[in-house]
Amino acid sequence: MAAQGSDSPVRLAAETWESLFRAQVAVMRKLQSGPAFRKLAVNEYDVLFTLSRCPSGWLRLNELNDNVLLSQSSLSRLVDRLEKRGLVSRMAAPQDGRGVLLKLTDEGRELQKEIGREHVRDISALVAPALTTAEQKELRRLTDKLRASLGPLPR
Amino acid sequence: MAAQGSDSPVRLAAETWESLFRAQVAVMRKLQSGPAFRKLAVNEYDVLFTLSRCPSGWLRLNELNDNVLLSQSSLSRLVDRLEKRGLVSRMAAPQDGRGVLLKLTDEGRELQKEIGREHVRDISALVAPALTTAEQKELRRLTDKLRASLGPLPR
DNA sequence: AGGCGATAGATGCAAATGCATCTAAATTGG
DNA sequence: CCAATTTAGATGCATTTGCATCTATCGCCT
Repeated sequence: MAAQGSDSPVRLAAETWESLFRAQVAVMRKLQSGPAFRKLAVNEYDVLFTLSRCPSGWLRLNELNDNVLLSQSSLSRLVDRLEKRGLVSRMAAPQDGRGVLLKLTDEGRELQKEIGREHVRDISALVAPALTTAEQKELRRLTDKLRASLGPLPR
Repeated sequence: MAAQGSDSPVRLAAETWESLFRAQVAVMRKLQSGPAFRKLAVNEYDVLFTLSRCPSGWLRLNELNDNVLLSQSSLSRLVDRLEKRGLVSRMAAPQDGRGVLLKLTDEGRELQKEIGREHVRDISALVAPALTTAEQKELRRLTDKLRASLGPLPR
């Protein structure tokens, strides 16, 4: 059996992932500590954001779960909290008696926009000085491609 | 004030970050669900991994904290758990009476290697089919560059 | 030297998370 | 058409996490 040299495909993939992961940790650390997330945790904001991007306005809980790094039960309770704060509302899914649809309330939409504006500024302040426009586009292309190739996520 | 068009630098940076973040979530979801992390949570493994990469074998707790997306107190307790399981050992820092140095125990090193082997295979199975070798190198370059430009992380 | 703000890490406590499990509804197979 | 399996989401409970705070030590400045 051949030893894994320092240029093996396996090692390259591992180093690529590690670099991606560390960059994500570092950027997230900066973002979390900013003033944008005083009112809402990042995961909570992320749910509002995803709902705001949803064309129909309504989103199934299980679809939401693909975007967020949370277990099903944790997402369920996170949504409980958002609902109690009046930021989202639940509705039984029309075609599937098991399902639950979510949408932003007006207040939730307001808060998402408010935090979102600041969040986007924070991101830009971190990313724009780091990478040229062309590099950002290439990074986006590569991470899109990576994600697209993964197929359905495990539940 | 000009409206933010769909090609504004601010928007590009935000979309780049979102793509990076979603890719990280998706890959992490797959990795977490695999059998490699039955014995140890990802954050716990990450601590063992970082220690295994440390040239001197000893690492300060606060340096470790830069690698992991955890608060200082959570890391302190995570290390408690690892220590109770016999995977790492603490030592007072020689030059700094406030500091704590960490190293892997033999058992910790074994477990890191065992999980690490499987983890690297899992990563490779996800990343290698998604991106060419050149693309992986470019992605690694870009995420390295991004991270390098961020400067010291907030505590 | 002596005081003083800053830093490293630990700890009490409330909140968030995940696992296992539960209920209900949909789907499948005979 | 009904039983068995699967799927969506909620919930009990133990674990993990973060915030605030505490102690101890360090570095600095006079």
